[in-house]
Amino acid sequence: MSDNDAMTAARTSTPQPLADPLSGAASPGAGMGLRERKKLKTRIAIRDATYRLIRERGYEATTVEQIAEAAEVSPSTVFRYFPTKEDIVLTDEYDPLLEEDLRARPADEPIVESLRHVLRRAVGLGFTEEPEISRLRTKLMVEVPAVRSRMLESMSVTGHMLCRVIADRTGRDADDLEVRTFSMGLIGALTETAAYWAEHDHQDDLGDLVDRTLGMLSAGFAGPEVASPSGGRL
Amino acid sequence: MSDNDAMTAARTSTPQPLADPLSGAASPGAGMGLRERKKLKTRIAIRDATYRLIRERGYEATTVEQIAEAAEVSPSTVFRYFPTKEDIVLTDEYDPLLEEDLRARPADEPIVESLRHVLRRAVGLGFTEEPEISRLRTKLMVEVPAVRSRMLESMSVTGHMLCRVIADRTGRDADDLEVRTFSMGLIGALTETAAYWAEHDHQDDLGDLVDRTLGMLSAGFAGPEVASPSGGRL
DNA sequence: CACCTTTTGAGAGTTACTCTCAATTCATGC
DNA sequence: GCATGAATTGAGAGTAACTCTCAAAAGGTG
Repeated sequence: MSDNDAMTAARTSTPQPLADPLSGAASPGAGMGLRERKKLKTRIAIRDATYRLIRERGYEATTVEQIAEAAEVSPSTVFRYFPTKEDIVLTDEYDPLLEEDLRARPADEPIVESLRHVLRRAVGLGFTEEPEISRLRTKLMVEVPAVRSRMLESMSVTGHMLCRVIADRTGRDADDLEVRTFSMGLIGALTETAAYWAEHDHQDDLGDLVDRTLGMLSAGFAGPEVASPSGGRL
Repeated sequence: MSDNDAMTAARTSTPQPLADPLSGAASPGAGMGLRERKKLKTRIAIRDATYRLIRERGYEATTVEQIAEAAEVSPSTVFRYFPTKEDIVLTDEYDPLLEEDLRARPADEPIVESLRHVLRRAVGLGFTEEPEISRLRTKLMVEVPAVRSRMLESMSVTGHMLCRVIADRTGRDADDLEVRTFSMGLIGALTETAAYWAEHDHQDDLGDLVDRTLGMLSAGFAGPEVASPSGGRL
């Protein structure tokens, strides 16, 4: 979860070959047939049009019809590519990358530590490639109820990914209560980190915030007290 | 969060005096004027009608119009009482009770420990008072995307409550990054516990599951390993 | 270039939700 | 009791996000 990453791609009708998760990137899907390339272009066109319109007139004021018109497709097509309006904003294809990075870390490293490294990179990546998008997304996630709601779906998808990784590492079942709650606890904390970042107008460095969050978690939920003014433990 | 408790009551137009959070309970709002009493009765009628219809024909197949008819009010009135259809299902008034219980615990007790005690009681309470409701709710939360989505709103409200309690205990600010992520981490894990419970057909004892979750959390996120087949740490 | 499959657009329909306004219902002072 | 004012309700019209169906268009293949 670079920030609100993760996605509901799972619910998207066509689970795109994802190839290149970043819209603005160079060659949109080189190699595959014309059909595939066109689909990718349409997808990107819809996403870009959406972000542009939302920036111009706000989320609620932007209708799917307008998005369709701006992207030069029919409204039906928009819904074929994204099951809901919120998904146009929230969907991305970072999860597989994240999973890959995570699995590349040494298996005996504590998962929180692995996450720290992986997210550090993801955050940096998101910034160089799509500097505006992360900000707009987190902002919408904080300000627009409908988007925030849909976030849980994203969290859930990323959470399941985490469960699988942890399960493979530890030999436990991915459906273990402990594995699941641990994962969702992490995702919840990280999502809140993104929300905090947005609420404070993106003034802090997201990487630092993530570090602090993970540091707090490994210092321990109710374990040794975290430095606090009153010395009280959490 | 007895299970998916917590609520979006905050977004409800009229923040009811909540008096008696349980619909089936004895005297619906004794003491207050006729107006207030009628409002409470309407609220309960809508909620009960909704649960009945959903049980009979499922969530999606139940329209707000049908709910209105069954509750003998107009559709407009339904929306006046509950901002969204999902809220009819998710809204409850447990949060204030939870907060009260939480504040009644000794301030030097680790918060996870306090939660264990408080939730133990809440779970028991939810069972004796509304045995069916908790099950239906968690089931819907797992099965109906729209309801699950709305959950994040609930989680957020409960999370803020937790933040305030922790802030008061520790002298920190309720908006501290650490306080917030810690809280949402907890809520995320607990919500997942409820989901787990529902997905396994409510066969386990929810209180036990909550105990396991909290035990895992205080044993430590990446701290000493949790007993696991391979001995790997989380 | 013909054949088959996939993708698209057009259009009609459903439903959750919003807004406005007039009618009703409760609360209050006399 | 009853008149006056405030809160609550219902009716109705309107919007916008979806869903479904079907025919047209475009891509892939022999």
